[in-house]
Amino acid sequence: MAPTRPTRDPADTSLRAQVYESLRQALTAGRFRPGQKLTFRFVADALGVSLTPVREALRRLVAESAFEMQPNRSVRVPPMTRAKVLELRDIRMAVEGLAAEKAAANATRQQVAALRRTALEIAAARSRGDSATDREKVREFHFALYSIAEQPTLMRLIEGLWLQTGPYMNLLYPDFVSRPRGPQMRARVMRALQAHDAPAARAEIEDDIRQTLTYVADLADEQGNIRPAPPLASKPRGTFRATASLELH
Amino acid sequence: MAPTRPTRDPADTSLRAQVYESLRQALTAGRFRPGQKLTFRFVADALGVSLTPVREALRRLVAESAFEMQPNRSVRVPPMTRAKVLELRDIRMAVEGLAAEKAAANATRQQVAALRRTALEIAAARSRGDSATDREKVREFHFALYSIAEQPTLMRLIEGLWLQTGPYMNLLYPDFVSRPRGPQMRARVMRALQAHDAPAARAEIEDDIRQTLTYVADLADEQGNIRPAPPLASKPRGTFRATASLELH
DNA sequence: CAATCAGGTTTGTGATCACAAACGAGCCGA
DNA sequence: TCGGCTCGTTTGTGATCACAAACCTGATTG
Repeated sequence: MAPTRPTRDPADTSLRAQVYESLRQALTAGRFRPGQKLTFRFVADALGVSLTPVREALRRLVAESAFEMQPNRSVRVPPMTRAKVLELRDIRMAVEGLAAEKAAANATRQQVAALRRTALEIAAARSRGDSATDREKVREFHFALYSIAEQPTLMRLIEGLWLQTGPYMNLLYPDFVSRPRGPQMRARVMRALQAHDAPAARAEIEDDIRQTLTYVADLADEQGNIRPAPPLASKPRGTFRATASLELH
Repeated sequence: MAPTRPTRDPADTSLRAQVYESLRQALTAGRFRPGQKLTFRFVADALGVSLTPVREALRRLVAESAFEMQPNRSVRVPPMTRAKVLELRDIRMAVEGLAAEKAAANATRQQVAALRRTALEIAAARSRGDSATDREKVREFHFALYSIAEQPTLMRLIEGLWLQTGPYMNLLYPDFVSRPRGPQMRARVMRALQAHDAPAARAEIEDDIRQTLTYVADLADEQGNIRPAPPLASKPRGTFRATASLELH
């Protein structure tokens, strides 16, 4: 197996990559609202670079469906619709279920131990109400799990899917995550990995995704599509614009 | 359901989109060899445009894993490895199987009739040894099938996966396609759609992908990775360079 | 004869500029 | 009061340029 070539190459120091990373992180952390519009020049000004690297970073994100190109002008975070969330749910169940299967076949004791450490960090963050690191560590858990499968192409696909669901995941806090469902699921997944029980690992991951995204979908028509979206143009036209701090690197 | 927003917007007349389409088509038609290297300026010269739209088109294709960015310089068509083909095989089975399921639930008599027409065109092209339209129509059949599912996000995902497998599909001709497997599979899929038998439709598509890509994978180590790759630089350094005609539009 | 080093050349990167299309605020007229 | 028009502004697009890093070729040296 070739060494996993990551989508986000840490060795890439180009401005384009840094802009991409800034936007990606803001998106993953849910700092943009669905429907939010962005102009190229706004991003360029906010990050202090020229249009060139911004264009390439934004276009890449559009290619990954993290943003949508409006027919006329400008890009926006795709608005949330019930149909789309359900579509992403079914896709993620199929793809991440596959990854869980392959991971179960490969998993070593050390890898499961590392997962357990991350699970504890999630519990700690959650108990002190730190939803930011909660989200971050949940992501870390899932990707550490999938990386055990050692399938670079599959991994990139999943990263793309998470990028698309990212902006919606804010809706899970604080109500949904307070249920005991998450910790139980992680415990059962780790047990399945240890036993090399691929179908069980798949079933756990599928259940997790189904429950989570069904919950989000049920909120879709109420929230998310309500706000028409504040423009967020190049010049600070209004009084404030600190909606999302876009720091470089 | 929102109207299917296609990945390749036919209304997009920008140079960037035209460059993208040229390269995509060359790739899908298998006109680039795996491992083939391309420079930005070569593409720009070949198409008679400046670097700007070429950069954006190539970067998008890199984002879609249709090309790879080399650490140092230049992009190349990803070389074929056995592990990678098998990975793509399993992913495509999961994703396209899902699409087939959803299509079976939706299919109308008219849609099945349209599929049947395409199947006949495939048979006609194949019987006269026209492998170019054969490939094209096979693609058309599959995408017409998946589009019945009416899942735009899923559709885009599948397009990306086909883009990645495209350069390898030349290996199927002429030996593999001469088997009676293909026509039989298409007949059974159409029967399953007509009967709204989702599991049967999934099984047919899964079998098709498994057999096709397993065949390709078995050729992987022998072919594909042998040639180190002719550079294909900006100036026609050598004597010829008509390896792939990159006509705009 | 092989490894190294120096030169010129190729190549991606980022900034800047010109331009046309889209936008939006304000005016006008019904 | 409201709908349509106009003109200045905003915004994406594509071309061009400067530059540094990577590459290639050939001479030099051990």
